[in-house]
Amino acid sequence: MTVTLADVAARAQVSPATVSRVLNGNYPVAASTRERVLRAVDELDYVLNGPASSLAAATSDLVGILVNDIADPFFGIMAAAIQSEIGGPGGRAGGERLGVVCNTGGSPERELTYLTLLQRQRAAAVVLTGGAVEDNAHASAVAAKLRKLAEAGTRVVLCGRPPAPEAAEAIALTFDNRGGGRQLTEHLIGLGHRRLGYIAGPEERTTTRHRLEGHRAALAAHGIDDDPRWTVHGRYDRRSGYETTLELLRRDPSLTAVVAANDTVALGACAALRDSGLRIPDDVSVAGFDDLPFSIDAVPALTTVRLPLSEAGARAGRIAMGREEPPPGGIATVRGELMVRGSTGAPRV
Amino acid sequence: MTVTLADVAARAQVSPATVSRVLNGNYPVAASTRERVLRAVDELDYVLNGPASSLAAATSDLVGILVNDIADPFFGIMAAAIQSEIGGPGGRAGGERLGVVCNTGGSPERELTYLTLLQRQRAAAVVLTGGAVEDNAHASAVAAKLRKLAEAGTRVVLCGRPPAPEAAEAIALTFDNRGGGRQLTEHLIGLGHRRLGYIAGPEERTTTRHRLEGHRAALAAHGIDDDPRWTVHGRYDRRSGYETTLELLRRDPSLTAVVAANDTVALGACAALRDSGLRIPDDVSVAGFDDLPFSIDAVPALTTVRLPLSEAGARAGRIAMGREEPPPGGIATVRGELMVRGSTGAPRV
DNA sequence: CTGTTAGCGCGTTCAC
DNA sequence: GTGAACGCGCTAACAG
Repeated sequence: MTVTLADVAARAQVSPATVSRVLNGNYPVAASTRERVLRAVDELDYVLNGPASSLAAATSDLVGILVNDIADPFFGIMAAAIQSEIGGPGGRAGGERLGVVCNTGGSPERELTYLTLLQRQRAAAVVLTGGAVEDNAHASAVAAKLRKLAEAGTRVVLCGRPPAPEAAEAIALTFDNRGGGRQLTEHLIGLGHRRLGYIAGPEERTTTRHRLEGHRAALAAHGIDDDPRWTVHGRYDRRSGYETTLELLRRDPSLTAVVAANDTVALGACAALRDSGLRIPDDVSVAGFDDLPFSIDAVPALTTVRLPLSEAGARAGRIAMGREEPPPGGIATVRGELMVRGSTGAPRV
Repeated sequence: MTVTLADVAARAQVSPATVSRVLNGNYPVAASTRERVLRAVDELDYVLNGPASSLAAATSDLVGILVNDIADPFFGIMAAAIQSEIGGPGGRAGGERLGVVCNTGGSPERELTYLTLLQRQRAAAVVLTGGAVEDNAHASAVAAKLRKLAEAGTRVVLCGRPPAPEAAEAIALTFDNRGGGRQLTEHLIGLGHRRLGYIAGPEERTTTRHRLEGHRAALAAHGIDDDPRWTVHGRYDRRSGYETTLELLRRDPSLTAVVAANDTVALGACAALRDSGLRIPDDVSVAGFDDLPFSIDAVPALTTVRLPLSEAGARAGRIAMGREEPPPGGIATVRGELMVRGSTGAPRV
């Protein structure tokens, strides 16, 4: 049979309450007693019963991390950073918290399902990463969920996601996608480009919209034409980048630059251009977003906007653990940094 | 205050037990009653208390997925596939299980910690992915943990990991790293290569050892020299691939091929070769392993061994859920497939 | 098909 | 500094 706290108590010749106290370390216990208890724990190979403990304490050691696509390093890097701040001491019972990542696959339903599941588990905290779907019904549903979670004592942190106006309890670390997008396009404009293709991400997503808005703001600021044919939407993957680039070239072969929604898409774009016999950046410049590790290895290396994914994730993790003060007002904007590399150059004349 | 099952029962004018039954769906309940209960659940916005439920039932809906590096698509892809099979119906209470991925970062201690945490939570199942560390002490510790978990009713599945002899309860879906490594090197030998550099993964890891053994078996089978200078160990990342390739070139500039431990490392190798003024494959051929999505986009496209990560992950997920029969003997070997692409060719003469 | 009765294993008041 | 007693919210036998 499975060993319980009572067994440990019997072996250590103390009461169950005492065992509980040394395990949780939240109460003064005589050193000798503590040692005796720990020895018993060790000898019996006792493992605390999480559910029982959570039930009695009305809170658990679980911390949920929601990501849109776990196979995408963008999320993997953030998730790793968040989890690394959660694993450490700080929780109840031995000081170990269980940071777990949940893959929504970008689906609003799964996002809600996971939130409900975490709510059911009485999670200590929840971190939502990446862009949100811009559907009003869904946004309200999520906001309502977040409010309930917060009410129940679950800390809610958004990382790389815009603040949720309807759920003000949620701390938000937002990426400045708009500013980054603008910087990037201004860089290209500065090089002399006037005919810029733009591969946007999936519609109805905040990240997509903000990056695109930044791009357009740059164009507008310089009085540059924004031909609707030059913008096309796709998924955040390489194949989509490949296909949409071919589409852009079909629509207007005279484009001199292609700006992609993210680095992965940009790589697909590069492949499509090469396969079309175009040189980068001599014939067409290409730019990405995020500065994922592989971007510097592309040939030529990718001009992009670096987002401090690890730093932001770590900070979100610490806030979720209550180890760092939330930013004033509950909202902080994290800026990107333009990384100019070989994939962009002056347009051909 | 938080709504409890009793509140729902009162509102629906039934007993708590009945509510529990409709929620778990494991017991016959009259349609009209069920509907009344569900309505009450909805009206009260009731969410089951997971810990309480797990305590009473002595099992939880949690399924843990352990990965070595969540930022590496190799693991991301497997984790996504596993999780997708877990999310669906099949669990208790509404049929939803909570599939969660835990990032060990390749650290044996964290691996054990996570296993303990999952044990504490009375997880329904645990899936361990990727290679294991080959340290005897650690291996025994993990095996002991797995045995305990299995005893407590947790299903244990290894995915892309060799069987654990000391924990025979664990179902294993193993990748044929040895066979894949051998095929790959034989392909190069067939092209005429006789001086082959090999960038192995971190020492003391099963994956590293098996792939290297396959490589050496191919060399031996063809009576080819295996100069110790031609093998070097590194991490499973791109930077390591870059640096170790430079090291290989330093040791012997006459190498005509470089075989990398995985695709990521191979990309680093390609960059190092290019930066050294060598053409691929004209001067040096390069091969990887895994066939991650980006490999086909490298220039030239990478010759590699495709591992069916998604399929294997999905299968592991189904087995963990008890929805698919484990393989006979509890062990199945998953083979890789050689993908010949542009990065390998005949050696220069 | 449904209600009643006991715990599940632990945290937390209280006393001592 | 330590023990005793109670209850967290739910499920699992039993009855009926």
